[in-house]
Amino acid sequence: MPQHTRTGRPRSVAADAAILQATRAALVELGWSKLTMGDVAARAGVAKTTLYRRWANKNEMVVDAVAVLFDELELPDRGSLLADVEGVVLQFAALLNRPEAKTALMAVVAESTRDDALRERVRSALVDRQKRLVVTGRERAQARGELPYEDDPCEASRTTDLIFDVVAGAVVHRALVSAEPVDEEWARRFTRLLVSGLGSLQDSP
Amino acid sequence: MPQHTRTGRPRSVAADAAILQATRAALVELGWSKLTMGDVAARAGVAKTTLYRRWANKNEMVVDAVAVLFDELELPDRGSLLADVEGVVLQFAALLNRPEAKTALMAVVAESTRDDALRERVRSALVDRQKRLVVTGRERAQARGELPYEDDPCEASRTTDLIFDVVAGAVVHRALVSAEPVDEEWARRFTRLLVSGLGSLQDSP
Amino acid sequence: MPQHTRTGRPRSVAADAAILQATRAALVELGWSKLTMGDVAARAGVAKTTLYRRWANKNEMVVDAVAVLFDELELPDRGSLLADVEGVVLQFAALLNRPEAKTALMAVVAESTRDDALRERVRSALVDRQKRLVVTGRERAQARGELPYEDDPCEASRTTDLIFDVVAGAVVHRALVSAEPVDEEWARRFTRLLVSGLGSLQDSP
Amino acid sequence: MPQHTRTGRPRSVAADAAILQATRAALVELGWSKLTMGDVAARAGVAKTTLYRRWANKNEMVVDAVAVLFDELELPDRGSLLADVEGVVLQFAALLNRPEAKTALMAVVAESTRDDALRERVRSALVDRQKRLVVTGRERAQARGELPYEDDPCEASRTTDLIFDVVAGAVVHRALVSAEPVDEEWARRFTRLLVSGLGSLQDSP
DNA sequence: ATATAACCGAGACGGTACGTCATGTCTTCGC
DNA sequence: GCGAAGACATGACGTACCGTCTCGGTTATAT
Repeated sequence: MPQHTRTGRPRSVAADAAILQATRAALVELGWSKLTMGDVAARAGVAKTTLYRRWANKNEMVVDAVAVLFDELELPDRGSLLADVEGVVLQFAALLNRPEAKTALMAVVAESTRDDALRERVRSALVDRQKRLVVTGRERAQARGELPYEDDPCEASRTTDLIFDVVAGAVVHRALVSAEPVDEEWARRFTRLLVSGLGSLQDSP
Repeated sequence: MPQHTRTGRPRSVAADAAILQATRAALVELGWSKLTMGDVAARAGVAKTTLYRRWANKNEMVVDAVAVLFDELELPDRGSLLADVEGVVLQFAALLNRPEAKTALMAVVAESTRDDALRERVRSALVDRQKRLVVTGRERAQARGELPYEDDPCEASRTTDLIFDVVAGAVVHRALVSAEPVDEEWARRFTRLLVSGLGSLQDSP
Repeated sequence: MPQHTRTGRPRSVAADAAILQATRAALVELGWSKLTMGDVAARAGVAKTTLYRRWANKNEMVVDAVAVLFDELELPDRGSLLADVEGVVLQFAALLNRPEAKTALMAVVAESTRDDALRERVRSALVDRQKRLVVTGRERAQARGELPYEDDPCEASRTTDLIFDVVAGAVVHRALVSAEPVDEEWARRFTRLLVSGLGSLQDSP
Repeated sequence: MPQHTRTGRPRSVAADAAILQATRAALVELGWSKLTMGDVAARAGVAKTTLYRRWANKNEMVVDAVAVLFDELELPDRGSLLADVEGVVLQFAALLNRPEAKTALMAVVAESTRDDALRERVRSALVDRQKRLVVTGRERAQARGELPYEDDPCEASRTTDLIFDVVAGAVVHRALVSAEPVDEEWARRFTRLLVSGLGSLQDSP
């Protein structure tokens, strides 16, 4: 790495962490629209300038602050496609129950409908991170023989995308739009619907 | 009786219409976060106070302005469950393609995670309006023999809710989060997945 | 005279009284600049329209409400010019001590520097009412032989005006600008200065 | 020392000057009651917040803007008490003829009857500044032998106050309440009255 | 008796200004 | 030479009054 240890910047790393930490705390307390840069700076014990030196605006900062939450999502092998899907649904639901995620996720999506740079950031920070889980789960199910291998890579990608939108969409919609709990019963019900749908899909052309 | 023979000058119905109209126009041009009350008032040829006399804040106003868009959603009988679902998916996708809906829907949901009054308004103005379609479609499929009748009303309601979250969630997620087009091919693919899932669901206990 | 007994419902005299009464009460509590038409209307148990049917604007209404206070000013004969002046000074001071007068008088004068209609109203409602006292006092002093008769009516008027401005000006300035009490001692001191000035005036050419 | 070595960007002195200048200009054109903070800010090429950072409200700002006008008042030695008084009367009258002073003076006095902080500001910015002239003039007359020395300092102060209220009060009342011109003739007439009053005052007990 | 006309209350209307707040940029000084 | 502190221009916020304008209804005189 060319990183040639410039004169006196031990602060930088600490500041980054403090800012993102403060951003999440502010999100929990205030929600997206009441969160202000000045308040985050004050919580982080940092000047407003320091925030703007790192992110171009509020949106980008909040996306980064929230993105790390999605790193927690994992796909432990529970032995069957059904169990794997149910597990990831409940994990995702638990994440959406945390107020910093709940508030920020929709707000950032809303903003991204108008802001191309933000949309790109959302894609790489949130979407790709989650889609990876679908890919893994599918490969595992194929290895178990629960799902057929797909020869056409384009077709495979389309199916992955579809599954991703169905799973993530249903959970988000239930949690945030319908505002009903994503509990174990709902997860079981949804998983049965999805997996049986996937199972009988291959028969039709 | 709810009426109370109001005294004083009655509110102008023309103003109501002009404001909601102006709100939608502003949404298209500016998006949610750039939309201002003053601008909407100016477009509507109305004083800002006239807005605040009717709605407590921007959010409530925008929900009402957007709600009427959902009145367009219909469920014409296309002869089969598959065709009905595909039809409603495409209709909903077309709605989400309209910039005033796209921008406003997510923003309003984001706000509603923090604001109980707003959540209630979203439920009655958006959620219930859409869920009605699911109920209709299901009854029609049952009449056709494509789906079994459900005796337990509580169970029926849960299934309705599940279908609603899966359909609406998947379409919204595809359109706004993944930011990919909801075209005929995707609709067909998704519909097949859902309908076959529903079909094979009744076999499992 | 054109008094053709107008048709239609006559204006409520009770409302007139209630409004002026309410205006004075509001002046005491709120002061001129915080007094609002809506508040006065509410206090009087009357609609705002009823106010505007009688006065063109806030200023005119307040002048009328305050004017009656000046009707209380009298000039009882105390036997000497000195005693008469001292009496009227203390009377005027007592009037300016009442919060509705104190607040309103200066405010209305301030407004009248920009508003010709208001200036005219101030002149007839306040200035002329007070100047009358000076005229009376002077005639009485002339009858007593304390002051010489003035042949030139123009000259007489100028002297009246001068005395009026000196007396009213000094009292108002002491009470409102210097914000010091106009007590008996000050009144005696001021009266001696004025009367001895008037006495020795006739000697100089 | 009261200083506390302030950190951060210092306030712009250019802005201070521009604001007070703009305030006086706005007073001339619009008068007190039509003057708005937004307009003053725009004239000064400054943001509204910059005004509110310096003054708590319109009143305080206008007092400061007007106060400097009173710095112009001087008391050149014209050789006699009579001439000195007449000079200061005409100077003061000229000041009151300027529209920014005329309008603001009474308005600010009116407000100060309700606002203690404002009253204090008026006293230090306007009253004390003018009273200084009376003190100077009196000392000069005593040196000339036109007025007796006063041993009791308390008595001296009372006489100073009295003269101040009579002079300032009469001029203000003539100019603003009676709304008549304070011309040379009036000044001569008033001065004769005052000076002869002062002269014959010492004879009475 | 009934019309006509001006009044009344209530309250919505188009405006204007308020004073506050957040944004993102820019100085200044201290470490 | 970076960074905290904080002033800056901008511009929206939501509120408060202004003075006007419907409303439905009331109370007078004039027919």
